[in-house]
Amino acid sequence: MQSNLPKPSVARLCVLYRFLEECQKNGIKTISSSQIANRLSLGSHSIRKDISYLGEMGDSGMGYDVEKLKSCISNKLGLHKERRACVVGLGRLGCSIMNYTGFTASGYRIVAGFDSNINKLETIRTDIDLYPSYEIVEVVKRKQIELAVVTVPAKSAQEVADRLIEGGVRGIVNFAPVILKPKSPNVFVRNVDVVGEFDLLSALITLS
Amino acid sequence: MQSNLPKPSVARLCVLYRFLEECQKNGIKTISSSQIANRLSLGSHSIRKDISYLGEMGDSGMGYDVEKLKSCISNKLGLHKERRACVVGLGRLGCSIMNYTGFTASGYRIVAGFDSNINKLETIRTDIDLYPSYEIVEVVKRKQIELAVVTVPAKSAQEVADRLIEGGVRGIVNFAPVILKPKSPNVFVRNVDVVGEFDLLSALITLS
DNA sequence: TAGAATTTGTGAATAATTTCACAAACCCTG
DNA sequence: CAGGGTTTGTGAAATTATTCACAAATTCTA
Repeated sequence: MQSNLPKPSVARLCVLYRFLEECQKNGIKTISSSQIANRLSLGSHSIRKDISYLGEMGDSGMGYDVEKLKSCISNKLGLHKERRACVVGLGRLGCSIMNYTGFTASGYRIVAGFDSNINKLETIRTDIDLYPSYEIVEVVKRKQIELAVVTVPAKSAQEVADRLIEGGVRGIVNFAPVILKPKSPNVFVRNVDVVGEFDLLSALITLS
Repeated sequence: MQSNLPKPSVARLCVLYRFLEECQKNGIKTISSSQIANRLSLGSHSIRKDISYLGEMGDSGMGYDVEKLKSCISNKLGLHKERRACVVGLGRLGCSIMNYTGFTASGYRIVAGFDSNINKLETIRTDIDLYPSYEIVEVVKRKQIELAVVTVPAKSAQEVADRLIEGGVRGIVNFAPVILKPKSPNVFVRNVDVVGEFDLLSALITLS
């Protein structure tokens, strides 16, 4: 076993975790590094190296025990912990994310939706508690929300992020086409706006 | 000037490109590496290094000419080219992306929407041409679509991706919680499902 | 049980990326 | 135009990440 794990390994292990879940659903009990690698389009050495950061997990000749490997990853990376999340900006995109049913099975609970337009809040039909944006700090604190999805227009995204962080949010998935500055360390931001992704794809296509 | 540019630099240059656009909108004509670095939460050496891959761009003592730098990036990365795109899977998420108005200004045109449910197609109000999913290959070819957003359920995502690629799509933004295998090289996939992003954020929080 | 076939785990080699440090180029002021 | 203040561009160093190659462990087969 080696010591602390590189960022790219963390990302790959997260993916592996969900893949193992899928394996379990299909009744697969055991899996080898090359089977994983093939499915995830990676090299088998890469998989073994990543897993080796967790400690010794596999059996020579047999591969890895799916259940054991999965729980080992989730322990190390904290993926088993249920976490509360919110969505800020309840336009079409925000609403569709807020009402997405796939969170629960993965241990995430959307416990609040925010929008600056109070009139709009009343028109939205959902079981999730909705609040005006000026209550972000208070609600995030009270409900101990750790994660947030930001789907507001570019110009308000930084302000929203600042308030979320002030309330105690530790991770933000940002759909707004703007680069957020996490003014506090140990707050993490993932930028996922589609135009940005198109840009990167365009660049990769051009360079290929 | 150095030779061919690392992947991480490509990603950063894409971000820089949009930032420069914003600068132009605000009437900023000139900018220094440290100003950029500060805004993008990076080191100034990193910015200079990235830019240096494009050739000599800046003026010592003055910084970079926004217009010149921007067009240089777009030339190198092909960001100026208008590209056609489509959305597959017209649920709430797919529809909201399809109708997002931010693409045009960035040079992307959504020219088709696909869904496997033919009845649903008739209920969607939009100016964009809609087609049943079995026409993906044909329509992608005919309209010369290069980019696609996939917002179908996990279980159909790979099948959809395969058809898109068969039609000639070169880049896919995948919102389905499944790792796609791009069966052809020089086809690029970006996985951006929110649960996956939450997982990564959870891991980063846990390890921090 | 002997031998063939898998498969892991990892130190070492290689490759990729980031950071650093500073000379050279340029602006600005008086 | 001289001198102080900026800022770029870039080799070289440092760091980080990937790939490789193979011994050791284990299963399978007959």
